[in-house]
Amino acid sequence: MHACPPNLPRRESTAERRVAIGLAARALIIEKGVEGLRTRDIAERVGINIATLHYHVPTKEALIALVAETIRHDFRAQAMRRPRDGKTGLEVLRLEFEEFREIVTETPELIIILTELVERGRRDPVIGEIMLPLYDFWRNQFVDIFRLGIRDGSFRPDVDPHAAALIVTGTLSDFWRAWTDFSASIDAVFTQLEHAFTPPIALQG
Amino acid sequence: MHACPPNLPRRESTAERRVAIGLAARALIIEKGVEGLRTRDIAERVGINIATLHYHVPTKEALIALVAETIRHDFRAQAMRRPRDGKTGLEVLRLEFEEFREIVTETPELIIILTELVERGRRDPVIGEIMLPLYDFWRNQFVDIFRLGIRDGSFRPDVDPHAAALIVTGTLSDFWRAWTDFSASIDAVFTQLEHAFTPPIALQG
DNA sequence: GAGAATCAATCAATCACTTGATTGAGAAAG
DNA sequence: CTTTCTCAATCAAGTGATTGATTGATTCTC
Repeated sequence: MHACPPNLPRRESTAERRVAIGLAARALIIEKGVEGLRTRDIAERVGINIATLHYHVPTKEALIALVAETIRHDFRAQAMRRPRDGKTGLEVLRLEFEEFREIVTETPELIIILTELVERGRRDPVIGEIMLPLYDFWRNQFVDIFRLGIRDGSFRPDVDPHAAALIVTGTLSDFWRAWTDFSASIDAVFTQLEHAFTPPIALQG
Repeated sequence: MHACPPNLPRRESTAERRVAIGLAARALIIEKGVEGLRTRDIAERVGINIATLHYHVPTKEALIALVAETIRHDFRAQAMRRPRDGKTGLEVLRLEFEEFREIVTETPELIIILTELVERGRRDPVIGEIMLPLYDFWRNQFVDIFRLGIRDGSFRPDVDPHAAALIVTGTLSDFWRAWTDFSASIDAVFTQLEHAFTPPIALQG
């Protein structure tokens, strides 16, 4: 086997370049939206020539698809952090809320970019093929959670899993429009969402 | 007094031109997003020269602001259609749902454009000044509805008006991402939202 | 009523970049 | 030496916006 050279490599591999390009593009999407995303701005942010960027990522379309893939990857990684076996629907829902809280704290740009790319997926089939299944996967996770919870009794039997899932994902997405003056505490939102679907607990107080 | 000439005028007034420009821009935003909005496309859609468009709407920024104003106007007009005096919180909530249903049916592009412009308002203060107060106004209407409902007993006393408002507006906004394969019946969604906040009705069945 | 003057509105042509992408030469790595 | 990677310069088309001439509508003067 070849030993690694003691000196740092002078050039980054294509994989490393693509990661850097993806991160720069994400940062620029936060600043200027997909609307204002320019290949030269990305190249400058990474510190490479525009032709170098095209060498590694041949078209702007491929570049946006790269961003979409990184978003998908991050969401998938986030979802693997917590096992769900043997828990009630309500317990799993709480895990989802904890994950969302983490996203808010650690990678706040995820939802913003996700929303923009899902919207773009309406018009651009290449992006749509990456983002729409991801968005639906996210939603369908909640459908499964609600089905589980209805079966184990932690959610009311009259809960419609699809409608309930939409309510949760819609709320979490809209929570991120926090640049307006309107505000609601994330804890209050989670509490309200739980009460929306759990059985009446009047006797428990 | 002068009688109006029987012939149609050869030229439209600036007010009429601006309306036509706004409508064409809205249609194009649906098709291509704000990202793909081009002044020449708008001029062509209206049937005027690009310089004529600039005569009536001097910059692209002013043009997007014009679109934002028309959206605001339409939402305001929609909100005036139904009186709310003397109704319980739950009854008003149902009126809001009827209005949303109307938007879905009659002017389905409103939510899509609203969402894009609110997102743009995060980055562009000119658009933000138009759209963000509108979005907040919409949300605060629900805060008022929930406060009213808590007082009159049609909503549970433990409902947090701000969190509940966010849940409703988020759900309605997300309902509009109907271009994915995920689907939930709008009636089921409304029913679920009502049950989320109304008192337990176990005794009523 | 006719013609001139004025202003608003319109147009084709053009400007000054901007943008995604390409080319050919050279540098770096193995 | 070969292959991969990088660069400055450039291409071709697009983009928001401008310019100067013309047209349409209205008002004024005789």
